[in-house]
Amino acid sequence: MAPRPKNPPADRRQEILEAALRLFAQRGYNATTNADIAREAGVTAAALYYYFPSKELLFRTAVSELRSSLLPRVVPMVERVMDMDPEILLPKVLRGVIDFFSEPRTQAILKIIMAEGQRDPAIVKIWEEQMVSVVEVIFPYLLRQMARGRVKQMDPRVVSFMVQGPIMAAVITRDILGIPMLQDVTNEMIVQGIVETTLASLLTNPE
Amino acid sequence: MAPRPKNPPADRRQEILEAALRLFAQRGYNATTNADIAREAGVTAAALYYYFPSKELLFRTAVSELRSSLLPRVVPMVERVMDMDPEILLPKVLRGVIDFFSEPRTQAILKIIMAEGQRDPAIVKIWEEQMVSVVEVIFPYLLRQMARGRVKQMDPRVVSFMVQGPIMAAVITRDILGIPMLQDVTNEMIVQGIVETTLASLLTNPE
DNA sequence: AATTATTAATTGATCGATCAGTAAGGGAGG
DNA sequence: CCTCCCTTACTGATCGATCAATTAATAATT
Repeated sequence: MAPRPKNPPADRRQEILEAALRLFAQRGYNATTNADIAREAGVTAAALYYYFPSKELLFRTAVSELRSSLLPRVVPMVERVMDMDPEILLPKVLRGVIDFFSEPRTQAILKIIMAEGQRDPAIVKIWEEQMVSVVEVIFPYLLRQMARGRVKQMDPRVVSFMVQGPIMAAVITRDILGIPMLQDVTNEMIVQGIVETTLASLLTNPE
Repeated sequence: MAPRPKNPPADRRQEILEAALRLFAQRGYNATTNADIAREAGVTAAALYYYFPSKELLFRTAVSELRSSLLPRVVPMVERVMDMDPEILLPKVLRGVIDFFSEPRTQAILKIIMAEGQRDPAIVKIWEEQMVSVVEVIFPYLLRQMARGRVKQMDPRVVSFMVQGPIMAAVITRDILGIPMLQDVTNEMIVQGIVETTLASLLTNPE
């Protein structure tokens, strides 16, 4: 009574992962049942156990494969990044960050981390890894430009909050929470605000 | 077999609400069982139904009573706020915002909203109300100071993101997610960074 | 003041529903 | 006919919710 599938079973596993991720992000771990995931993926609940040994491991796998990499987005693909003008590089970084946060994948993982991070610290690690990979490139750059007097002396982590924070706040309140008042605040407006204001006084040589 | 309690039952209801809120914020709605809440409050699960008709309504009541008011914290208790110098008022507002976000209550509600907001949009309303109450005071002030040329012309919502965003990002990544790398970034450092940089170039008359 | 009735607060026992996970097997393709 | 992929059917555990029973405190009656 179990007809072999019409669509190639090669991507069945992937379908399940994607369905799972969508539901986990939407409703949270506990509120998402195996039956929900299976229905969304077009199979029955028992089929999940052909591909994954438990719901918990399905969850972890789905979240792990969510790792969209922030680094290549934030650090432009040029050779000598370390020597780039901050007036050029920082707006590029800014746009990279906003693109990253605008992705449904990023928003999904942010929601999952907030909701399930307490239960499973391994989930938080995924976020941390993203940050660290960027930090390892950007912080040396900032320190160098500070030493050169091109960027105001300041803890790089604080700089990072000042650039990344407004975007994170916007995405959370506007996109994730969906507060109506903020719906027509565009990413462009935020980038412009940060460039004109925060970056403007962060860069000490605005010639 | 159920003796009437020796300790005054006057605050029993409150005890339950507080226990519930703590657990809901920590583990989320579905992962928190009635038995958990009851144990934490020193009663049995059945007792919850003497005070609340359902788990769902216990949850809503707990969250509703969480409303800590942002407004009195952000807008200082002075008569003529509208005429205050932005150099004086904005740092005050900044400190108010950071105090607000540092409260366990605020962090709890932020976690709950992110985790359960999808399931129950009424929860998101609580956050929205907080924002609106502040917006109604701060936005007219900003517009007035912009007209006077004391503050750079900019959408007040963008200004709000630029001031509030870094704090929100810091609290989420440092306090809620607990990322080790950020543990020793103090609120003071962030306030200083925003004042020296973002506010510095937002205020067009830095005499 | 003593006795009795009533109400408030809580328990233990239990029920129905739901859910993660298991077992066994069937059909399609090689 | 064997292996892969998936189903139907089931189980044990858990959870929200209900309920009768029970007692402390309080009010009413004697």
